[in-house]
Amino acid sequence: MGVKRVTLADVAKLAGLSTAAASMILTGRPDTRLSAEAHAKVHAAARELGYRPNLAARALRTDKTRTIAVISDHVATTRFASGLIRGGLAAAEKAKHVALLLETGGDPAREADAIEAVLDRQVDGIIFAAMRSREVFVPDVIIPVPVVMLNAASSKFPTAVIQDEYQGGRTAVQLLADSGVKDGIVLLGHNAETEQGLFRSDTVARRIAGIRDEMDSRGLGFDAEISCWEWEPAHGYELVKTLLKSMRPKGIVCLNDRLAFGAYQALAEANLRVAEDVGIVSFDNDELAEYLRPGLTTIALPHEAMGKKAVELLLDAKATREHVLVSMPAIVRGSLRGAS
Amino acid sequence: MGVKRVTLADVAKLAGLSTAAASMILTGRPDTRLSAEAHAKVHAAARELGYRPNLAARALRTDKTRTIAVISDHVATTRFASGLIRGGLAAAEKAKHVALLLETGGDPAREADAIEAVLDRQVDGIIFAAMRSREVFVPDVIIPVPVVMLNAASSKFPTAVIQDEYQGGRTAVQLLADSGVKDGIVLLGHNAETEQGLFRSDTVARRIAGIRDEMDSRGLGFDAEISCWEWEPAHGYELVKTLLKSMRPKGIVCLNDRLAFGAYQALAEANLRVAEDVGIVSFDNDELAEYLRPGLTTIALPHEAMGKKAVELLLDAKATREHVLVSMPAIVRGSLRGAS
DNA sequence: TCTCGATGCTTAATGGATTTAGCACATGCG
DNA sequence: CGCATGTGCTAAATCCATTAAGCATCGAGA
Repeated sequence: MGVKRVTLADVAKLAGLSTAAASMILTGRPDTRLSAEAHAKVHAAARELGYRPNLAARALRTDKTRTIAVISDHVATTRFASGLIRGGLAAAEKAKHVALLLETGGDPAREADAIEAVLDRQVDGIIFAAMRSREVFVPDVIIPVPVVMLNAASSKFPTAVIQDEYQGGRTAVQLLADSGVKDGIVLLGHNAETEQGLFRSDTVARRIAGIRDEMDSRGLGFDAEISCWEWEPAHGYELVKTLLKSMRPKGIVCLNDRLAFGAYQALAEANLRVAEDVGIVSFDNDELAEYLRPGLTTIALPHEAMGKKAVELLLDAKATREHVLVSMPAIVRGSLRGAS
Repeated sequence: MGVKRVTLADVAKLAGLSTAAASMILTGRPDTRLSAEAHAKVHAAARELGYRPNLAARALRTDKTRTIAVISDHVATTRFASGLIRGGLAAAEKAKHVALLLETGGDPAREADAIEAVLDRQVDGIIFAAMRSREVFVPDVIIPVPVVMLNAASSKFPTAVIQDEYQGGRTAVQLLADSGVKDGIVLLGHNAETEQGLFRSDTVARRIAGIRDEMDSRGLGFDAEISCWEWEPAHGYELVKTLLKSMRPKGIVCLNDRLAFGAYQALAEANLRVAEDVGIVSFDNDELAEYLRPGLTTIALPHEAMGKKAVELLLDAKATREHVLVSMPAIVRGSLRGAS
């Protein structure tokens, strides 16, 4: 507590120069006419005193804080969320920035408060991250700093980072088909409303579009399409259990890993083996996917890559002002025949 | 971009008073002799102009930023981590603070950098959160602000928030015994070194101490104790599979939910029913626990409560300077007989 | 009438850095 | 020699709010 900070004035005094000179040297200004000797003296003095600039003072003059804000609707719910954050933090650290993290729960009032709170702290940019992509931020506040949308879109802020669901959808079908499944294919989790973008995010609509286009281009079709609103293991379990009464599928495209988990349980009860009897491919690369036996082949959400990209766009003034699609990698495990 | 901020001077001018008066009124100083009329005029002016104080300027004078830092070794790995963060963010928000989140990967160099980065930004306090409790921070830097350790302990910083593993251990055994299991009890995941605090965190040692004390006090004993280093589903599966060759357990205390998940799989293969044939109780309340069928009864890590507590301690100047134990709630599901 | 104390407010210093304008000196050129 | 130009550096303003110190004014008491 008691130790007073070393100021620029202290450094300047030790170096025998003015604070102006010290400032210019330490901030590394290019066009300066200060001598090499002055540079050396200032740097030596700064090192000797362990000088650290007071960023509040600097911010007051420059309006730059080397701090960004990540305003997210949900932080804790999914691994996806923490992946985004982790990727973002890493990219920020690389750029010598630091990030404020705020959670709003999707509540517009808290969103507005969050925006004010971070603007008060003069952040250099804001990332709005949404876990449910459909939710749109409608902040009336004028935001005088760059904004990047992460896993969300907004007409007001054109720069956005989203995963390439369309390509992911195509890849999923590709993997299933390449594993030898040509018929008896079931789509699990599709929802009519979904494709119209009414309820869930339209990211899911794009995922399904990719799935359908790849099916079509291979001359394949679904023998059944099972809709459901919620995508939890229990739903996957019930729906597949019901399905098995009327048909014997050879392949299942699950719209997320939790549904797939439920499907595994239902198949096991019916003494059907995953991979050998029924190939399964899914989406998200949830933590679950690795634990299942056999391991679940899934199209991963590239969370860290997205977080990283968002920060890079935010900090790069001349970056594109458009949507950036991050590709979704396939994580191949044992739930398809012929895979390891 | 172009809009210049409203300053206190603008407010003062509109109110027809000095900035000093405006400042005193807006910060709500108690001992002021300013008239009620002045108060009204300043508040009206501030509202009319949409005045927001420049926190950088304020910080320069007061050394208070209403910003805290959470420096964590791992952010993305576990739900536990995000729970801590979420709880912390919520508490910070309530206290009108905002939090910087930094991740160090447990690397001392990055830790040191992180500390400098947040001290430069004049944070009001720092929380060091560790996901692997054993890891100790050894920052040589003098930290002139309050520090709270979260899920970790340090001789240098006495204030710490940790979960009450001992009580949790006792509760687990209590639930198992109350469900009617009196013998054939197996401990899964215990590790000799663990209890000496050599490898894993000593939080686990406390957990085991609680388990043993509760067993003893009920006159119970373990028929088998299965050690293993890693606590992933695959290990639980293999170990229980092996165990079943030599005995038929009636109850299993798993040291975490992933082991329990593996145990479920091995029991299912042996046509043993969880709850009816074998009662299972576990720790962590992992996401998995809810998905399993029957649901896994587990002693939860009170992550959000811990994060919340840590922030409260940090911001309360006259708070205790000791360890605070947060109790671990039991989440009762179907894996024990007689439970729902 | 004069002094004293309260009342209501202002002036000016302050925090620590950045940055514009410009000073003092040296050198080059005619 | 005188003037323009260049070189190396400094003085002082500035960012914006907080806050100690102090200035008028007024009423009351001596």
